[in-house]
Amino acid sequence: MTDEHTDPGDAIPAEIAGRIRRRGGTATIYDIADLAGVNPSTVSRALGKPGRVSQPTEARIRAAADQLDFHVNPMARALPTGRSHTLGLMVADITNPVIFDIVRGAEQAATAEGYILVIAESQESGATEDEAATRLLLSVDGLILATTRLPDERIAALARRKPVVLINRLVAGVGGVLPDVESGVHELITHLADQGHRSLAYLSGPTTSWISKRRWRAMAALAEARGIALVEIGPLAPTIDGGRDALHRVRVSRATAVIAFNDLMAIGLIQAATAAGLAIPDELSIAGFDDIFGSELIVPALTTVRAQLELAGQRAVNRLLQALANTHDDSDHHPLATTLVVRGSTGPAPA
Amino acid sequence: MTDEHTDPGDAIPAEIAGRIRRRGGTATIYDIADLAGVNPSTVSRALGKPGRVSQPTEARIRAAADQLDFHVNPMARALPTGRSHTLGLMVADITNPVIFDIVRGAEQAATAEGYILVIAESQESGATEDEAATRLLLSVDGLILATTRLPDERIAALARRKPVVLINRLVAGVGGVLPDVESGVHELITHLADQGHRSLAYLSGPTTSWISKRRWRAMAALAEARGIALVEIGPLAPTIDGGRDALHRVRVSRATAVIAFNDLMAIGLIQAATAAGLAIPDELSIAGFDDIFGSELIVPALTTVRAQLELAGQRAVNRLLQALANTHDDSDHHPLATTLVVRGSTGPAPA
DNA sequence: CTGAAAGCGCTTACAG
DNA sequence: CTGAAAGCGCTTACAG
Repeated sequence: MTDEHTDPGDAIPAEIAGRIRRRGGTATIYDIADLAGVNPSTVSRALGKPGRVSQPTEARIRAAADQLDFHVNPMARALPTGRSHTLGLMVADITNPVIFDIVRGAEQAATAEGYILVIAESQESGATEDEAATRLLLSVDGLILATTRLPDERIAALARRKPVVLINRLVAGVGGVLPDVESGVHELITHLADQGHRSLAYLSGPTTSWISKRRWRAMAALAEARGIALVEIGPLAPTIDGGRDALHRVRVSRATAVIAFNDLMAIGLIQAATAAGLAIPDELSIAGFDDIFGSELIVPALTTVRAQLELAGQRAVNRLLQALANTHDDSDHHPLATTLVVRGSTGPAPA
Repeated sequence: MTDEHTDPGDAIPAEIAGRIRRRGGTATIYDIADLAGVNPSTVSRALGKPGRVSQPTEARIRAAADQLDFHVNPMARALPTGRSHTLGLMVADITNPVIFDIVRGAEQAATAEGYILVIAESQESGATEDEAATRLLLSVDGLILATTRLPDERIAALARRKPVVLINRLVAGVGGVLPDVESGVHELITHLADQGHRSLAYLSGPTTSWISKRRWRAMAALAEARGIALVEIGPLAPTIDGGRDALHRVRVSRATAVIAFNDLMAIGLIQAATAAGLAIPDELSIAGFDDIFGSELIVPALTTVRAQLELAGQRAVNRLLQALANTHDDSDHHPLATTLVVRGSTGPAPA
């Protein structure tokens, strides 16, 4: 479990040991070179991509490295190569549950490839995000923008400096991981139509949210095709409070079913409606997007369109890594399927 | 909002501009030195701690830096100084809601001080954590262990290399941010006793969780003093499933109130109990710890002991920064108060 | 296959 | 107050 020196058999020469101690316990390739009797450049080659050094020499170097408990200094390596082996992930709000799964997927994929993941939060502010992204870009090899509020041209500007991958957003010339919004929305509208709903309302997210517009458009097209009424209520904050605040406008609209931009807003609306004495789903059906933690805890449990967030995080990292290795393969370009999860918050339209 | 060159008035000499372009758009202190007509070392001084360079020289250098849109290269700075201006945060499980607020607090405090926060996940595995922490330690200036499963001696070993701050864990000689467990537990036990409960069960977390033992001890002392029976059920996984799995043992114990190590377990137990037809709180009272998102969504809403997680994250970062600046001040050593939040999941003991 | 040298972009004693 | 030099720990052409 620990990584102490494997073999204290051959003692480390006092000179080398002292030098390392004085440095604070961290060995360098110079120490290894001394111990193994080779040039530091040979050590660098042996420990980097294999096969560039003779078998016996490499063995000697590896043994010395183990003996000294060597770990390459990431900062020192970054300077000549320009690669920090670090990836950045910008999110609008860390405490938004949607983010969790993205973070987890990205973190795992990054770690699996020997990369470190750095997370920064913009707090739903474009100015903060621009500044944080610019700063972050200096210390990472590539950047993932998960819920960006930045305008297209700023995103393009960032992408000109280093590889950028977007989640839930499409910008010309910039890599993106996108959900197949249509499939889930189609299931949702069909489900509501089957329950007799003819008048729907959409609680829209921030105007800067690309995915909110995308969802709206998909729903609008389907509603129109079926002759169902659909109104937009918003823009609203993509939070529980945002959903709560919408109750009055929802009632005034006389819609029998409400689709919120995300589960957080749907949960807020359920709470506000219930507090106001409205029976859900008997008097009003409510659905959301994302299937976050909490959606099955609320009563009634939330009907929602689930996206593959963890997979999106993984895929974003892999796209970034491909871009860095110049090995971009278009085979996984297809969007991530979304599916409807029907729970208790939707039901037949009131007569 | 963007940071383009402020003044295109004085054109940049073609020679410098070309050099920067060839480098990929990033200016260095050498470019600034050329533009301002000074030595690179003077640039370094002017842009570092102020007051070491004459007023007019500094002004000229700053103007040139702005003009070239200069941002210091963090990796290059890290090499001679040994400081990466990066802080690490290790967590057992990123998707555990308890972590969110800690992450948010830590991220904000770090950003406010110009530091970058790196998050790594150990997935509840001590071996993974040890390896990840060792690796992370190389690229950060200090490390926060938020829900560590590591034994004391490994933590001490890490702390010998670089500053380490623990959250919810006490190890001799290592900085820690601790909750005042007693205050919240006292309120909780009093609350249950007042409701007539004489027989309690504690659903304990992982054996490696220091805070779980700490909570147990606080409760045991209070229960004993009041002549209330208390049994431990566990160790269990600190998850919803862990709580679900405990239902059978809870019923066999005939306890009238259950306190779970955390809200996730409490939520799992509520779900399992409800599914089994048990009325909460009429037939069984259930309480948790942390007050995570979701605790007020579940029905009945969860009675829980709330901790100041966001503040803990901030404080951990500040402790780390103090340690790095050798300016450790003991004034904020007092533990963070915890308080009881009474909701619907606890009620009078059944007769 | 291996060594010697130069360089990545900074910082910081050391002189003056 | 400022310049010239050395060095942080690596990598990578360039020779041999």
